[in-house]
Amino acid sequence: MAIRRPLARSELPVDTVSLARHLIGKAVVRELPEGVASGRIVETEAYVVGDAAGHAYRGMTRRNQSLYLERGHAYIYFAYGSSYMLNVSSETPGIGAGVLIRALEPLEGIPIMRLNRGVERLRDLARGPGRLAAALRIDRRLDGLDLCREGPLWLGCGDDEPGEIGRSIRIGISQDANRLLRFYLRDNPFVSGPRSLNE
DNA sequence: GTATGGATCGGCT
DNA sequence: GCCGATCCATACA
Repeated sequence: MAIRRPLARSELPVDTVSLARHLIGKAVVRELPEGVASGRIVETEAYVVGDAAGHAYRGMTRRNQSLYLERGHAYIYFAYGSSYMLNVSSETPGIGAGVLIRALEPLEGIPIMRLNRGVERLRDLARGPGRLAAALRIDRRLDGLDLCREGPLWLGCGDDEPGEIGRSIRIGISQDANRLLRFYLRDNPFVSGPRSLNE
């Protein structure tokens, strides 16, 4: 899988839902002092314009301002007192929307991820948004970063034909909970969530 | 200033 | 499957 090239911004759909689907099979690449760690995106969720579950629903604040950047920038926040979440901004500049990256299939730097997570099991290294952020040592310092150019964190080309993509409701939200805005790779063991959502 | 409730995880049953 | 930990951004007084 040729990941050693950043995704060009022009390749990214402007529309949030299209972007969430498009990112399945692409790669997240993290450059660390001790080496490169990367993974293939197997699960995403769209947080669209006017979405009551979206962090931009009530307008721009200091926390969520990265959601308003041109598509392809990182929005990173801290949730539940324990986990960082990685999002990719979508839509045109000034519009607050994005795509949550929910799970990765580890590709490169698996020993680095094991150290960052303190867990051996390959399947558990980046299955879940908090876990993948920990595996790649992602925190608020990377918030606002352009993911379409090489640097500490970027989006790489992955598969054009990743496999069959499923669609379901999103996980762990209460507002606007019934919309089918979650995308995942069918039959991939690195996808998070209950079996009932992954058929 | 205080209250509140998460886009979760890991451990236990 | 259930529950507690943990902390910060936000909302409101």
